[in-house]
Amino acid sequence: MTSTYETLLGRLQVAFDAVESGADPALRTSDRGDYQANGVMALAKRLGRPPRDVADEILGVAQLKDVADVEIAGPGFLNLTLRSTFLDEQLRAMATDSRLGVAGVTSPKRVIIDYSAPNVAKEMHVGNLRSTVIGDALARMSRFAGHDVVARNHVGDWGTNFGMLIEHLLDRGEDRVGATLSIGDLDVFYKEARVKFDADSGFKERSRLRVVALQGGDPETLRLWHVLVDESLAYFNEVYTKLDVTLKPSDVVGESYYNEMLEGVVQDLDELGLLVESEGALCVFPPGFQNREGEPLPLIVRKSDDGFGYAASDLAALRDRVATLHGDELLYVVGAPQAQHLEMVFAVARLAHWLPETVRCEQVAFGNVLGPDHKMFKSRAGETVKLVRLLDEAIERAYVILDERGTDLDGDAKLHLAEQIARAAIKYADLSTERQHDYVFDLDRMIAFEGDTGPYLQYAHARLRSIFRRLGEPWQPGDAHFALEAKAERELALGLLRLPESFNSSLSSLQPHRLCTYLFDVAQRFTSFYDACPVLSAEGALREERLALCDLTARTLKLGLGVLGIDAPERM
RNA sequence: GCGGCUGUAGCUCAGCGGAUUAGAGCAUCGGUCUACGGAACCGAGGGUCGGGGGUUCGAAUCCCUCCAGCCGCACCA
Repeated sequence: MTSTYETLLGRLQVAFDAVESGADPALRTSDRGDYQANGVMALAKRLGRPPRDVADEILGVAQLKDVADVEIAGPGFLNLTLRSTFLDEQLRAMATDSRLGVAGVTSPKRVIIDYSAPNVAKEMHVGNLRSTVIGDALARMSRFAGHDVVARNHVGDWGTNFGMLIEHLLDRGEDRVGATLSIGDLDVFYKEARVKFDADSGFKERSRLRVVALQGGDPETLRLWHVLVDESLAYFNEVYTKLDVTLKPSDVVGESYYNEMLEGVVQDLDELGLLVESEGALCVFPPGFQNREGEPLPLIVRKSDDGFGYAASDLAALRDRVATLHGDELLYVVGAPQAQHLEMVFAVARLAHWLPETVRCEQVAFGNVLGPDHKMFKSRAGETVKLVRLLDEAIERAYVILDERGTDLDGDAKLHLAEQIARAAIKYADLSTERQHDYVFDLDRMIAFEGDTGPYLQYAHARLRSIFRRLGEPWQPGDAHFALEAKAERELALGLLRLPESFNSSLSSLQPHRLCTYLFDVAQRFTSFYDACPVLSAEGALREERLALCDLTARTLKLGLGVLGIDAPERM
């Protein structure tokens, strides 16, 4: 089906083209009519004509009769009110469409999304939350749109600190450490190693030698390294399961994977004449970047000690994603503080012609998670907060709330539901605010069942499903007609028909919060409708119509939450 | 110093490809309904959109400037 917005836009575009080819109708939703087209104003200005004249000319050619009534308002706005016959057609088409009107893309792209990227032998903490949640939402949305998504979990599994970690592993005893790591006590392990490293010069020297052995490919060292990596990955996987994230073990392509390509990166940059030695390090100086002193800022590819920096592996990964994986779009779901580094990597990749103009490559930046004091979110003790602890706390709260409500569930079913609610609370809070902005982590607010929260949306869905349970018999979207005589019915219907444009703008701008805003709006329209319009006690065609609206609403919420990575339980 | 981000109702946030009266949630206050799940609905109060200047018929939205705060700025990723 062609969505309501697309249909309207198409008709208007033809008319605008007749006046000036390519003129943008600037079609938006409106509180005046159902939609408004403000493009007349800009067009009139360009043409140096009175806006109302231009509006008249456009309406003279526009074929809108079967779709909407139009009114020229104010200086020259086009206020559009959709015809009820058109709404009826659209809703009936939507009712039989499993995609609810969201068209798949006509030319699928291979989209490579780099997200999550925790560090081996380090706890997953709030700092990993946003990348994981936002990245997974974008991956799901892209897949739903029909793209070929390749998820890349660029874990930190290499680097000089592995010398110290391996030595500590040996000190602690391999068997015991395996157990420690797998239960997720990674922070303790890392900190112990760090403390020894800073205090014990003998340990420091062993660590240094161990790094050399690791980089030199010493088999026993590599084996020990694998122990650390495998234990960590197993743990990460548990966290992903707990978070209901789609990342698979096979999506893990860590820094170590690019090891053998680093030499080639340096060589090729050198052959291209981009490499400059500066203070003993091999660097590329992409234009436009400065340091504190106003001097050119290098991207250090090879450090003065001959080791490779993360810039080298980032470049290798980028090149691999273009040349080997044939990515059409490269997305990096990485925190805003790394913006400059990534810009430099991208700039160098462009300079080296590893990144063609045709490949979209951008950072999906996000802000920090803040505590109640509006500073970086930390525990009382000033330490980073473990992700699992956060989840567990949310699950406990959900449990308590379910008890207060007097849920009829118990055992595994109750636990499962509490987990679904907890995930929804945390994910929705993270996704519903504009990505780039910092947000304040407030579990009480995000898990509340009222307000703009994940649980509220789940509840709206559960209420809808309960209607169909009460119906007592299977219900199929039949041949209901949508007369939409009650205002609340029409408002709900209009909201439902906006799913496609909302989904599309959310994905194309890589801003999941737009979809969140939309879903919350639909849920509110539904509760108003539900309050004003009896469903089960209505009769005949009206009852069918209202049931059909309920069905569409439930499916819209489920689909929308689903592509964000949030469950929509049948009952709560 | 350079670059980036932020400043919208008491609190948390949308809106920022300019456009007709600045929105939501929470909180507060007042209503509704023997209630298809009240975890509801309806309504009210509350904002010089950080300050100032500019562009425009029209600016929360674009440009400049100032103030406040956060982040990044060569060998950790």
